[in-house]
Amino acid sequence: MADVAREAGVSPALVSLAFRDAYGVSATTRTRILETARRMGYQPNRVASRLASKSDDTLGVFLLDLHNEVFADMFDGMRDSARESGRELVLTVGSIGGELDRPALDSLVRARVGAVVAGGLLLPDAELAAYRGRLALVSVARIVPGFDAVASDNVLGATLAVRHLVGLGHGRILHLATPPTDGYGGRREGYLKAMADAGLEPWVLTCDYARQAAFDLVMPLLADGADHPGGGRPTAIFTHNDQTALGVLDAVHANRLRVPEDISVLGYDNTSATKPPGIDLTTVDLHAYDLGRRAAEIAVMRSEDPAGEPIVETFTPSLVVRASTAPPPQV
Amino acid sequence: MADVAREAGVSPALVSLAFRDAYGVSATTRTRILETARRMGYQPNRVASRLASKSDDTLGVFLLDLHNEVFADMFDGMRDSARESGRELVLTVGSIGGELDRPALDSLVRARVGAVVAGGLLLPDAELAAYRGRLALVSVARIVPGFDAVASDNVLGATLAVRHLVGLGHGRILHLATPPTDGYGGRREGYLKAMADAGLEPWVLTCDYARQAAFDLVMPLLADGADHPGGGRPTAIFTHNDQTALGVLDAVHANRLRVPEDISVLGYDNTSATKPPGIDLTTVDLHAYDLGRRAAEIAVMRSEDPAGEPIVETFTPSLVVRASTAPPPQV
DNA sequence: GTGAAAGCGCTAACAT
DNA sequence: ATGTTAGCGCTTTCAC
Repeated sequence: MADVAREAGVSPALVSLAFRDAYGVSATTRTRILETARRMGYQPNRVASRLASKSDDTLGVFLLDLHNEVFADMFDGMRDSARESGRELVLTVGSIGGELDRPALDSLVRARVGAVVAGGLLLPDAELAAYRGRLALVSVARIVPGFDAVASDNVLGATLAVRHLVGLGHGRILHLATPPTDGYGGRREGYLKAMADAGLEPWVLTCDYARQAAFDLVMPLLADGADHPGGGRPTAIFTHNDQTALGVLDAVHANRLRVPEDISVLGYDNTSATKPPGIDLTTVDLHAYDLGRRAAEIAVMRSEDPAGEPIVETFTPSLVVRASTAPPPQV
Repeated sequence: MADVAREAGVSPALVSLAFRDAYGVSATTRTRILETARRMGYQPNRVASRLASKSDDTLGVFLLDLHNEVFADMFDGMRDSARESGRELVLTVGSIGGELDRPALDSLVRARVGAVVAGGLLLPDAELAAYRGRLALVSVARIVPGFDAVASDNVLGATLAVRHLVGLGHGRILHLATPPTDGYGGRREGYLKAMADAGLEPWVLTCDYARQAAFDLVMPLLADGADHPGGGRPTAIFTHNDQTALGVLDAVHANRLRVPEDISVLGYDNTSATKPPGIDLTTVDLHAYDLGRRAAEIAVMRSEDPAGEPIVETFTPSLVVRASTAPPPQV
């Protein structure tokens, strides 16, 4: 910066002001400074600038898993929002098991970002509470007590899913649910409630976020002559996300069964992986892009007003009916 | 830090040393310091530390597109490698059109990272050259003159693909290629060479990286009675990546044609999206995880030795034969 | 509108 | 083994 200042014949302070097009630099001086900077290939050192200015305008982002496209959708929303407000984004990634949540969040604490937008947090509420005051978190798609959140009505989403299946005539509907501690319990809850409302016996299996996990879990259930609680294999399977729904499809095909003739499959998230003709999965649309976008907006507000009551907004999911659901066989 | 030092009864410098478990701190003092820090919830300020220490141990990462799982695979490799060498990663994301390459790289320049691992750069060689000396780039899956690279033998990969199709009896093989300026030309080249070797007429269409683009491009070609150069619609389509192959599948199905009975489709990258039973795409495995992992290793070496000759390593791709390729109809 | 000077929270030589 | 002293490259008062 000093070099640029000397070259342009001004003081370092002016160069700084020019770059942030702050109040108090004449237009001609500014253009001259920016021009010489460009010519010299100078890029301001953000490390130094962030240290000097207490205010932190960069936003941290946490995403659970890059293999799940729902997080790519969220990220698109966050980035569009960040670009509009001129914020830089620094991205960290967790892992399906949740064991990288802490390292990723800690790295954001050390980076002293103003606020972080987190999609797919797996850490229990109690452990997240330890970050209060040290990290301004905006949780996406999950409500975390004491923090801002942009949530989706998971109970409603699951209800829509179950009602759709019940409406088609299904009775034995299996639900693959997230681990109960994860904070995404709404889908399980909605399933249980909707099943009860329909007078049906619930059947829940816990399954993590990976496609393979769902495959392994469902595989034996579909085998011929397998012993099932309540008798018979499921006529429909409703999963807590699209990735696991794909795993279910894998298992269905591996057992030489057909979708939807032999069994219906219903996912959650409406990622683009569910759209191709060979898949064509009925799913619940989370509106991930909109959630991410709104969360980033809230993060900007929060970094400007670190105190203040937590903001919690809830979006409404919608059912996307495709070809993977149909009436059960022999009905 | 000062607070921790006072609380532990030592000087700030010692706290710094303790945190980096540097040489010259007694074990007891270190544990006492770390313990009080933990108790106080102190996390070192990386912004300040990075400014103070000229050496920059954090690695930048650039990924073209989070919607393409090949980049998730690369990232996994990079992260595993970074964890082993104790480096922090800061991730930036581009966009399919390439218009975010510059902003993303510039942001990495401003962040003054020691080196960056870049997967899916779209900027032409000439524009990338402007970063020489300002950014230590390690390019993944593409060779950029003057920079380190971990490449894959694209010519070979395309050759394997074409030979496979020719071996099945295909003659009218359409290739969806990347824009020629992109630096990923090897796949196009390999296709052209392999077609020539087989005495076949090449047929190349340029198509960007998005699934939808491939769909739009191929859709009219498959329509009944469409007019085709050389006559007849293609019996096989070989695409430059898996995303576009999925777009081709979409178009094939939308035209009520079957894969592989009516037309064979062959992708590139071997992302997990190609594996499900309903898709089951024959594809070329890029070994993205290994590329990413090795690239991160090289980035670490480079950040320790910024001068030095560019390192270029080339990996060998392999063909993964699945169900989307078969002999052409009426053969 | 512009310049000078004092830090931001650390690290890196030195001392001790 | 531990404390002291300068900076790192900016931003931010506050004079001019």
